Amino acid sequence: MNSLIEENYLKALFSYANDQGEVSVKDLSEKLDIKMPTVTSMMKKLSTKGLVQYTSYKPIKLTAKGRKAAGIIIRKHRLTEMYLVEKMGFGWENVHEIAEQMEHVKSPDLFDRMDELLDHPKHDPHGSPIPDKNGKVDWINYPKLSECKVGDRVRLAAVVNSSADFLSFLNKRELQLDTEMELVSVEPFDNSMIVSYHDKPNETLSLLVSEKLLVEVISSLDSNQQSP
Amino acid sequence: MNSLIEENYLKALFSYANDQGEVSVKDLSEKLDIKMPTVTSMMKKLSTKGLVQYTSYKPIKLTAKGRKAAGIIIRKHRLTEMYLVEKMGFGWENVHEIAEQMEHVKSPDLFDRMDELLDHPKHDPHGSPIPDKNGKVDWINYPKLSECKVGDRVRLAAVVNSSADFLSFLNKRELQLDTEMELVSVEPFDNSMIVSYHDKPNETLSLLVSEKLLVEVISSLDSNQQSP
DNA sequence: GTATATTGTTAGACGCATCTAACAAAATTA
DNA sequence: TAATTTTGTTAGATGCGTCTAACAATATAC
Ligand SMILES: [Mn+2]
Ligand SMILES: [Mn+2]
Ligand SMILES: [Mn+2]
Ligand SMILES: [Mn+2]
Repeated sequence: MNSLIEENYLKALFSYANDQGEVSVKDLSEKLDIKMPTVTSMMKKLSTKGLVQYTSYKPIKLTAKGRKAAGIIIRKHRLTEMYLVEKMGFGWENVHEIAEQMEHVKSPDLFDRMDELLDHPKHDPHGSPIPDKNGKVDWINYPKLSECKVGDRVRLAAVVNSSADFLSFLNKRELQLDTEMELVSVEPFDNSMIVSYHDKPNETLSLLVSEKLLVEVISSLDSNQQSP
Repeated sequence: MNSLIEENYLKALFSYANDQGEVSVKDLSEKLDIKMPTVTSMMKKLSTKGLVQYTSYKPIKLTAKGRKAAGIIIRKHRLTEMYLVEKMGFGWENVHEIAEQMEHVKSPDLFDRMDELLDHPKHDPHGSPIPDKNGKVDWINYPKLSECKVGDRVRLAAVVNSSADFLSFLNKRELQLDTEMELVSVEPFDNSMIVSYHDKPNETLSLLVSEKLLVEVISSLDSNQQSP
């Protein structure tokens, strides 16, 4: 139906959409590392296929049909990642590149089977939600660790970067999904954070790291207070 | 390295090579359903890449490098088929199409892991040998059932066709790999065969079927005799 | 050994996805 | 508001893998 290349555009449109579901030609161009004129012409093509809502000089939006197609690709990606980790023994840092390729495999059966063998997982190994068979994903908007306050007790819910480098960095510090941490202090100079978890009483995380960790706040010091 | 399209040519060159390892432009063209001029130009391209030995008007041969590349693709295909059957519960009639796509996935790790989890299988679900990591395959030249003689006791070693239709046909008759059969008689009119196996004393197989079944002969009536 | 059939190559075109160069619209700044 | 910067489009070219039409070499038949 859609070519591998079209699928990659759809996925990007889905992933980089703002709150209005829109993406600019420039953003798409940069994320995909494809020049703007190429993006423009692909948008025209996807528009004639009814996957995208395109008007010259206006930001781009997926149609319902396009959103569904994109969601299904992302479903395949995330199911694959989960399958590789849970059933084949891969580390979470080594599955993204494989899933990038497998997400284009045309075989509903294969992914349905993964889903079944995994007992219908809700999240992938990086905490990202797995869309349902209709491409629908219900999104929980976790805050970043960097937005938390001293004294907060949090659970690592997801990471917003799946690069092997970043995940290996977390591995070295024994930071995994569901690890519970307490925010000990924030260094005002560079906004680096000191957190404690497991048997580690004070691990330092730079802002670059804490921005990439999405957390669920379990408890907070100023529970019932507004800022003064 | 090699594009998906190049990989499909390599695989075809490997699979349809005659005893001298050669394939004609015409054969390749027919098997791949690609017109001859296109094949010619791809052969020139693969030749400059050192994968194929090409001289105008001569049959085509893979180089050692090309043979290795092809063998590795076929290894990935067959490991995938075996993995889908053994670890994911697919029937042997439903794995070929998926493997056709997965064989192009670039990730030695994925296939090494399949190999390990499967405990280094020698054959795929259709009885075809799995090449080693260098693309080398040691080929056992089983006879076709159609070449056997009345009274022969044989084991089904492999099928030479992986179409869902053909394999479903065998499923219906409870004919599986390793099933032991005895050749009861051959109908001279159409060369159809009557065989017995399991609790089935006389199942009829047309020539079209018996030609697609490769067998290991376990015992023969005229064991130590030449034809008169 | 010539005629005919088969197989293979050359030439030129096309669709797809990409690019660069040039231009145009929209947004920002002054 | 006018000038400048940023963003987006149009036009035309390129490489890849494909095709058809025409021609050429090889194999087969007579
Ligand atoms: Mn991923
Ligand atoms: Mn992920
Ligand atoms: Mn197969
Ligand atoms: Mn097979």
